[in-house]
Amino acid sequence: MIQAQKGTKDILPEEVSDWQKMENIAKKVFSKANFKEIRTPIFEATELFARGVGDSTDIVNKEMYTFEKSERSLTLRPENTAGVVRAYIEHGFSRLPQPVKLWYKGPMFRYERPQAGRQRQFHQVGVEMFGSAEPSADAEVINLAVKYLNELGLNDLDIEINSLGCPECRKKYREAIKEVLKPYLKDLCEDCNFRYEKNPLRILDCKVESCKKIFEKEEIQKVILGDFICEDCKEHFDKVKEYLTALNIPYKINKLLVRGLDYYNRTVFEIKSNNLGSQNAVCGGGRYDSLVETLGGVPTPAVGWAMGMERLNSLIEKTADERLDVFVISENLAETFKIIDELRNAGFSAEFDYANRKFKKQIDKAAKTAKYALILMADELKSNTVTLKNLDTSEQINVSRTDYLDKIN
RNA sequence: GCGGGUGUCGUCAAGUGGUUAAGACCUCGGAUUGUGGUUCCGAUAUACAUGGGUUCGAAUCCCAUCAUCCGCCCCA
Repeated sequence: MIQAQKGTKDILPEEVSDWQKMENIAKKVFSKANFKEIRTPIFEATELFARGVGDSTDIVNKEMYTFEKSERSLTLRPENTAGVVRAYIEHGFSRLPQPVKLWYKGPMFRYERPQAGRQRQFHQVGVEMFGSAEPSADAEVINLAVKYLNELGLNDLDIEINSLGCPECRKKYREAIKEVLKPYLKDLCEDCNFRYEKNPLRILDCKVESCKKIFEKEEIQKVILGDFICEDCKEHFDKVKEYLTALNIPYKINKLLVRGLDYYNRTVFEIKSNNLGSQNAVCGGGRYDSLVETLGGVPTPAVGWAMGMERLNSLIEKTADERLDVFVISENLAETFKIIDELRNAGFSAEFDYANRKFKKQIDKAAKTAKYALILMADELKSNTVTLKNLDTSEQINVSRTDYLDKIN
């Protein structure tokens, strides 16, 4: 028996309405802010991700689905920012009035060990805003994320923000961390030692108790809490915070929030839920002012975020299955087809018993699946009427074939 | 890549060395043939993940493999 591949899932009929809800609300919320949907290909040149996402990241190093076809190296997209940036450049969006505001949804692929809230094929919905370096763009984008979540009925969320500063600030910060941690390296865990070389900013949110203890030391705390970002970056960050406050968006500053993709600078943020298990981030994003240039476009500041739709899905309230409007009960399939057609053309959902079983079976089925039973047996046919039964109230009326449609609601 | 849990019918689930391997839901049929979702009766199935072992005997013990779940790493 061939099964769905590890880390992939079928979205079953009874789940589809939840996914449509996520998609419809996305469209509604984002278009109100004049964000336009963009759909980019599922696979791209491998190099796009190597350069865009960054080849020091795990995503690029060990999680990409890469394959060769006619001497090209292709990769199933592990995220969509790089693809959207590529499209922005390729179609000369820099000549459009800025900012250019885009949103997307769709499947992404990462080769990882599946666990709660993590699959190999998963779906993201995200927004990207190009061409504005203003802190108002950061705030707008965060605002949209919060709006979207609220519209989905999610209110109990932790919004964390941080500023990584510009490349210069970040370098200073990195050096300072390495400096202060150096004496403790031998006491830190293996992962921390690895991070020390690869991504020192990341080291501080280690979950190993013995490491955490070390980080509590005064001189380390001083570095963590110290302000390494330059005046410009600080001003930018202050503005973002000011706007969020004006928007009534409760946020927490998390100095340890770093994010794993190489392209971020200045504002980064995450939205978390406590109901997700260990993969608790439902949204992550930030500013990426150098990515467009890195990928060969004219220098263009940008900011955006992505949400994991599977994680969203596990948080939202499940929608109940829609009941059928009308179930037609009859012993004459030719007549049934006529009336079914009328019903459907009038906008009602309608079904009947293809096997033309006995009356009792049919009404049984109707009661289980529909709001109305429309009875069209010999008597009705003879008098050119139909019997319409409201299955909730058990009320039953006999109406003429010509105006029964008005009696359904 | 590393660590841990779990694998019995479509679903849930009993069973811990000797059973025809319970039960429930779902599905289907019936309860004197035009009125239901409650009830009653009945039917259906190649269900013990796979392959090895231990044993007179294994769903039950051991090993391996696979799958799945949870955690680490990382991320949405």
